[in-house]
Amino acid sequence: MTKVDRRIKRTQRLLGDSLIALMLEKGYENVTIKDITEHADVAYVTFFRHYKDKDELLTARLNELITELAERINELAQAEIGEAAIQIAFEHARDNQQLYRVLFSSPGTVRVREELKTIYAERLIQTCAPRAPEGSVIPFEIAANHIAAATFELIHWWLKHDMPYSTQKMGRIYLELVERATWQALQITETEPYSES
Amino acid sequence: MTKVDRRIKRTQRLLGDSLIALMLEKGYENVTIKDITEHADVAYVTFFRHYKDKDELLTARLNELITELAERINELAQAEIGEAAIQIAFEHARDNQQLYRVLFSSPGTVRVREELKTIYAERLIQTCAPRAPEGSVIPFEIAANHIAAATFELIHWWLKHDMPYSTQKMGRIYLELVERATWQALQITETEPYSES
DNA sequence: AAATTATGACACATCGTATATCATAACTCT
DNA sequence: AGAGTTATGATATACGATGTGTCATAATTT
Repeated sequence: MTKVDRRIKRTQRLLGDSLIALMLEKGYENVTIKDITEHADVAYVTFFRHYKDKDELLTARLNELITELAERINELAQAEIGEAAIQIAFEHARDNQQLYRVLFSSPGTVRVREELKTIYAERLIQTCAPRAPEGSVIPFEIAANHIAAATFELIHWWLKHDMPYSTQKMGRIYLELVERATWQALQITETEPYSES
Repeated sequence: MTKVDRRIKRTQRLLGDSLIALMLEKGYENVTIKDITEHADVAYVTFFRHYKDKDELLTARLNELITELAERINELAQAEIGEAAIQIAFEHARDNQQLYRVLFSSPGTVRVREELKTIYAERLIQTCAPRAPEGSVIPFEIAANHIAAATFELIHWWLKHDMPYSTQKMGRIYLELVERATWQALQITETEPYSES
């Protein structure tokens, strides 16, 4: 294990912090490398000595946050899925509002979001699939993906509309619209008759 | 109703077709305006006489695609084939597979996707909101957004996994997981007791 | 046939990305 | 503490993409 040069750590930290700060300020796409290096008070050329492009810096800088979020998701999936857990998620989104906003709205972060969604869905499959009913019309993989996507979407909608409802209310909505609705849909088997409401 | 100049229609068609062709070839982000105009055999400046940027062209072209989809649904509905509208959507996705894939996976198309989702949600609000029950726990705006997002997500999942189920099966899944599930969740009112499954 | 207008060709400005070189300062290692 | 190593800053430069302006010409409309 080779020791990392102090200057390298310093530069990379400055660049990473600057990207985050500028993203919150003007959005990922609108941040230029020149912006980053100026904000970090580092020579323009230095950027390319560390990263190939903006995406590489974002990924590197976001890795720790992804881990934190993954842990949070892990908690949520492992916990007996209930009101408390999902409310914590909304609270977390509210507390890290700006960052969540950027992550949801910046095109450049799509890959990261997809990754998170997949991780969430896979955890759901591992923890909940055994309890799912046999012979459902809906493959559990689809249901898990649906839940993961719908959850993110709900948080996204909430932030996009400036949090018009309380975290309690959103937790309730999540329970009914996403969790309970999906679970009930899973109960439907091939042989079960389909009747209109 | 003013008549549209033939040259305008010709140019816009050429530009739109070129963008689609190049997207499928190298991905949306990697297509330059110069690429488009060269492929269309049109002067570079002409692009800006019609569109502000790439996004605007893509949106315009996708609107045509949606119109086409809507027409197909109308035709088949009139022909009384008894095929659910959603199934036609899955068939449309299958037939225009490459385009849908690019649309779903290219980071650059996020804004356009968001726009499409909003349009879909708003349409749902206009057409279905009057029939929604009073005093639901779930605001109809959220339900509409949920349906729109979940529908896109379902198609996305299906294409991403190389269409492992038939369009009939996917239509059924959509009906249960998205439409029926959401509608039933909307029935829940504040006063209604909440019981665990 | 005349008026209108979309287009092509060319020039040009601006901006962001990316690389090369070299002196200097900061750091590591012994 | 000193010698060797290496990251950085400054500068120059090339390149590609976006975007605007002008004017003659060709296509279209009325």
